[in-house]
Amino acid sequence: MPKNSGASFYATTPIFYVNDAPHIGHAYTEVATDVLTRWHRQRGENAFMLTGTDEHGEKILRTAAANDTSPKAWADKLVADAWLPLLDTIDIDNQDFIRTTEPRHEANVQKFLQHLYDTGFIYRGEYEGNYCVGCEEYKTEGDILPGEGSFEGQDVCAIHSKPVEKLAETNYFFKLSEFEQVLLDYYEANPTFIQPESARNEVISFVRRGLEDLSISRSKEKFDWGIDIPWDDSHITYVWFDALLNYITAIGYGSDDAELQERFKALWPASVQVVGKDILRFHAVIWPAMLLAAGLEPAKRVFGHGWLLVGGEKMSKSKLTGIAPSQITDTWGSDAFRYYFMKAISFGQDGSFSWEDLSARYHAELANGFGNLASRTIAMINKYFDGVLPAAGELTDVDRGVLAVAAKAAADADAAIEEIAIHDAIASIWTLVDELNNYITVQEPWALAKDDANRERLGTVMYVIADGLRSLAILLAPVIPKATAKLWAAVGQDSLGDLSEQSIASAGVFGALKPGVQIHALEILFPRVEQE
RNA sequence: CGCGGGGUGGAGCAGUUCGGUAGCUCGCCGGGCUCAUAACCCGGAGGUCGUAGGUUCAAAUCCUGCCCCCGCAACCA
Repeated sequence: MPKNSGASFYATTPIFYVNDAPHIGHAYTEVATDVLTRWHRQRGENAFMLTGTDEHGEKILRTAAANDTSPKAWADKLVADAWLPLLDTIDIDNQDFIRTTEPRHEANVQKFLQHLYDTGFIYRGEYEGNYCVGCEEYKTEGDILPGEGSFEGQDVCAIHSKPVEKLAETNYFFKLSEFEQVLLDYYEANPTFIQPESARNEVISFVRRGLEDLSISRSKEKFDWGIDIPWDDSHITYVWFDALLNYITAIGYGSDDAELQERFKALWPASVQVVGKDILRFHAVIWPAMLLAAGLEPAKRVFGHGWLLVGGEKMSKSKLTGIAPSQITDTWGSDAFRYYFMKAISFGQDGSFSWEDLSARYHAELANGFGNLASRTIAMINKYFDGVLPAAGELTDVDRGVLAVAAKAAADADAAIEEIAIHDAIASIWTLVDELNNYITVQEPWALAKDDANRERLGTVMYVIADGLRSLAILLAPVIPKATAKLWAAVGQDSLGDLSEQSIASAGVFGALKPGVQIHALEILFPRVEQE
């Protein structure tokens, strides 16, 4: 990485529920988090990205049984067959992958629980709920309908249409209700804790309506696939409580190992926790309350991004609108996937996905805009200078205009990333793509090449463009790592060494490329895709 | 009166915090150029900014009512 700035950056994604089938919604969260992390690393920070899998719970126990295997073996298979391959499919550079069935997680979840129990934040109580015998689970209000016919006047399960029973069981509860005002004060004191603004407003109004204590255990009589409650082996931990703790167990919370303790100190509180807006409440209400109860700081930011809409509706398995990421990457590649979702959707808002839009942006922006710029530039250096980068002579005002655009693009993009506005960052970078294409048209290198008297001017023009490509490679590396690596090998490697060593700050400063180095051939970065 | 998001040229979006020429990408039409991935550059057509009213010299932007679309409604991850 570029010279270490000493700062740490820690970003997390939600952990995947292993039973799900990977779709572009999961991939979207991963890519966004990866782009942020890569950007911070390129800035010279010690950047760490965590993702992983959530493997406990009744559903997993059931599907494992249905597949004639143990829950752990079932989870192993899903992680190996579905989730680790997903990260590869979309080119995620995560530093760790935690599974909630790992000893480092389970042992330290128990430490956390014991601590809260000892300090009085967890107590034994009675949970009463509407239990459906058919579903073998408690139903929430939304799953209950007013009965009809012979069940008139009773509540019935929406799935089985049979009356639910009022059942009570002994559970352990977390005193979430005590944190109502604490959280509101925290949101007030830390206005950027929940982002975007709309998400923050929603959470605040939700907490204002009041918080109830949270049941955090389940009796083993119902099912026993989970982490044992340390002081009562007849109960296991409720999956959400278990799952949320992955963000700290993965980086060393509770560990006796000195190195891991150091890591925890360096990385927590997390810089940003990226989540879908559906699970924002868990991350912006319950999770910070848990941490505050344990005497730990909440993350610096929780960012709730929007949904991907397909055909104007929320993507869903039941409506068959779920799309596997590989359906896109098989044809378009991982860079196109990453670029498309990061650029086309304002991060935080819902966004529409369509194949037409993907194709249009791929061709117009990646192939025609950026890929072709690289292609024509290198072709001209080959043609006019036998592939050797010429030196720049005296700069004109127009040349300086290009440098100004590059400097502004780098600065604006960096500022946008700070605000977690990934789409804005890319748009800022693209002003340089457009500027360079425009510059070529105006300068007409092919016309200069016709007269040897213009030799120096031609060299200057080509150098300005090539150095612009250097800037673009650095700035776009976090978004389209594969294409920028190829471009770097062609124009930057011989002058400056590895792309990963180039800082974001250097991208905005003109003149780093060394005149006289060989520029190498470049394969087409984004080949056109024929319409099927 | 449950909560929230949204309704801006054909499509997808930005702009609404701190009112003052309605912007971007794609598509369409016309022109230029030829280094390049039939790519690049310039110009143009196209919008009563959901609707009704209010405040104001001035509203997409502030206030009120209404209509429509979408998501959520916590111990189902």
